[in-house]
Amino acid sequence: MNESKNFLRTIVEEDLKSGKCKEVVTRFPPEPNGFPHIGHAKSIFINFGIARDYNGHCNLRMDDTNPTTEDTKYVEALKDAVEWLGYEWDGNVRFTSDYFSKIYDYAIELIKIGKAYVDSLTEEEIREYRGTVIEAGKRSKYAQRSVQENLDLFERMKNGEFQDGEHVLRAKIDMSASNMKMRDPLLYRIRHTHHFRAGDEWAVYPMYDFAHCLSDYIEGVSHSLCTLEFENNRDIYNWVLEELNLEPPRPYQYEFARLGINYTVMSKRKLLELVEGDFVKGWDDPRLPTIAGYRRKGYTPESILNFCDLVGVAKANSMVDVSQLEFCIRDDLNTKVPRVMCVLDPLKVTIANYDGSEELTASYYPDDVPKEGSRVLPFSREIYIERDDFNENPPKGYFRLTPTQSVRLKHAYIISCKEIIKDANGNITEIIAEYHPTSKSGSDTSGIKVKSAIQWVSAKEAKKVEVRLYDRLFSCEAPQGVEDINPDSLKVVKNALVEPAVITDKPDERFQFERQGYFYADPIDYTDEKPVFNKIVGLKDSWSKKSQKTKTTPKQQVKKEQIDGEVVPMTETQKALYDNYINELKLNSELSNTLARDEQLSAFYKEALNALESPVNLANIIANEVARELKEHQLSELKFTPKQIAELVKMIDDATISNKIAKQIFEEMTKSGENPKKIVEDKGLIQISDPAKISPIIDEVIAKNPDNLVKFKAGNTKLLGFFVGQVLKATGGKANPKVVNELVSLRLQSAEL
RNA sequence: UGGGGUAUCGCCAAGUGGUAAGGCAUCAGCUUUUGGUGCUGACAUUCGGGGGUUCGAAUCCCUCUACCCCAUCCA
Repeated sequence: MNESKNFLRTIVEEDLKSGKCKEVVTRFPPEPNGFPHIGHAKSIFINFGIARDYNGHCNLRMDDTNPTTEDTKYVEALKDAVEWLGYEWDGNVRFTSDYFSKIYDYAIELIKIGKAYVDSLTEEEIREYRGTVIEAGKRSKYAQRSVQENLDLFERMKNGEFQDGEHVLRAKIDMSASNMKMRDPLLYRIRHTHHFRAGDEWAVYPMYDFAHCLSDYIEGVSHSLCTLEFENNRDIYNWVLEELNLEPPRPYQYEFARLGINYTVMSKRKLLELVEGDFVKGWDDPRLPTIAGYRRKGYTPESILNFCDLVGVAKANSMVDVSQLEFCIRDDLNTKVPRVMCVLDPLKVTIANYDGSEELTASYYPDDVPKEGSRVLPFSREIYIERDDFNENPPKGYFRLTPTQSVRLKHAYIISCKEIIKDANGNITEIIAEYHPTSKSGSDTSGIKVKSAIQWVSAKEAKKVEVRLYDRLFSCEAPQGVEDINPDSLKVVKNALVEPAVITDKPDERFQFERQGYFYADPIDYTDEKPVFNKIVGLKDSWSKKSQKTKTTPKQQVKKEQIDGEVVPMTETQKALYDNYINELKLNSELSNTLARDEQLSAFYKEALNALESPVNLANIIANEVARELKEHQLSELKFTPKQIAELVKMIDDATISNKIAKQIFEEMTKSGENPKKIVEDKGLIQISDPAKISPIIDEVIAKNPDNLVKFKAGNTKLLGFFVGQVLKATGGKANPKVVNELVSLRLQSAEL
């Protein structure tokens, strides 16, 4: 688990602490209309993870309100995904369709209180009437129907008396709302379609915005966590719950950013296009970011969960680098999986001075993996090595076999090249080598030093297998569609050779093929006659990176240019006010601008000025602090008066308190509306400026932080702020910061290490 | 264009007035019978830009900019 917690967990903790909720209940609510992908995994991780960590529970709910797109096969896939990731949902799988009659009753409730109506506009008219983002919409004439008429019509809609599209049920909210979602959203539509669970019982189906909040409420969900694109829907969510006046507790919605990963696509539509266009071989194609795909490729649930944890949860749209995912799977498999040898592109090597055969014992794990286990490894005169591991004209830094460089056969002997055999075209077909009898692995007395140990298989005992090498599906970071597909995303090696233990022992279905990567026995196509392995992920390969390195173009220092937009001009009155501030009151232009442009602020300022002749300090606190309060609250809601602010500023002017304390007092005033003087008295906040009182505290702070004193002495002058902060903290903020600054500075200069 | 969001290293991401966490990636060095692993070190004088407030600002105020979401009888 990550140490720092994300904003959702912070909210949950606060709600638990404040008693806003007694128990944490979350839910994972997919629509069963597609196969789950790693984005779902993130949501599963968040919802189930939070529930588990805060001793609550998490429901699995199928949001099946649209009968035209949903199917039970997706329900199964979704359940599988949650289980595979290792989570258990509370009770049975829930279905929104189970709540259809309750939701229907709530709709009737809404009609009865005059907050919903049956609209009979056509689809086109509804769209037209909704207006645009800059123009208000207008309400349908049907909104005036009586409660009785609405009730009657809605019941007949339910009974199937009307055709699809003839009527809809809408919430009566506000056709000119700036949030488009609030312009009388649709609650119910008519659908004469067979529902995969509810059958033909219903002719009307609730829309997401009506069904979701109520389903959450019915299940007792406390925190309804969803992705960012539902931010605008939160208003309806709250509206429905509030209008219905439901018995508490009620759920609250919070949004987080979707997961994006580069070199792949995540949208249902694009995934479907890949599958239906035969660009991949089904939903579980190992190149897809679907749960089924990762699973078939050989990813472990642990690695995916760990990935979800590492990328974190926030509200910024982001695109995570695939290398982060790849790191997670390597990291997981490294300590779990046995190492074996496989040769993908075999090159025959005949060891001229070796006769007969022998059986070597080879550990399955390297020394740094704390696991036991070994297998028998046959060795003989004829072996195969990787074609890449021999080079007649090696580049600089090449560690493997060359005409003049020996190499170790992993777990066996050191060999040297004696002769290269080529065909008519000049291609190398065989190497004649010599082995060094005293160099046997584990009992090497030869004294020969080699730079590398390579994998190999004995020709007679090796088994032929198919290996599928997967690369990223797309060749660009942010693929738009099939035109960006990487043509080499799948390479099938039909005649790879593995050592016999891979087939006969099967200590695990995942292996590391030494020096190549992690591989997984394909769960579908693997048979004893024709073994098939999928490449899960390659090992980190710093050699190929180094040898292929092209000259990196030096990064251009891009200077950020300042782009100024057009500023809205001031009105006559504002301009007059501004001039007055600048010329008469001697405020700076920034302050004048802020105050002059805001009517409430300038009025507030004027009144405060009547109480105290301190234009600059008043302006500062009003334009900065009061402005903040005014952003969040109405003027009438403020608990403090201009006169009180004047009083506060007066204390700053005569140095009774520091600016720092003033902010603290202001904070208090916004909450209690108490008089500033009284707050100062009650809390004893009078400023300490006497060096005799401050000095001992400074000494103490310095004594407590010897490390930082050393750093400061070494030239880290930023630490001055640290020491000042500590001293201020020790005095409860009461020390005069200017005095503290001077004193600390002096003291630090003269301090002995 | 109205509304709602977001902006901290190449990629994620902590941090909400007092020393710019961490991970991935990258680059060095050591270890290594995997060019793997492990270990060590380097990597943001600065937080989208510009101003202001403050002894002190990533954090408070003003302003500008860029990107995302909303006008499905989808979810």
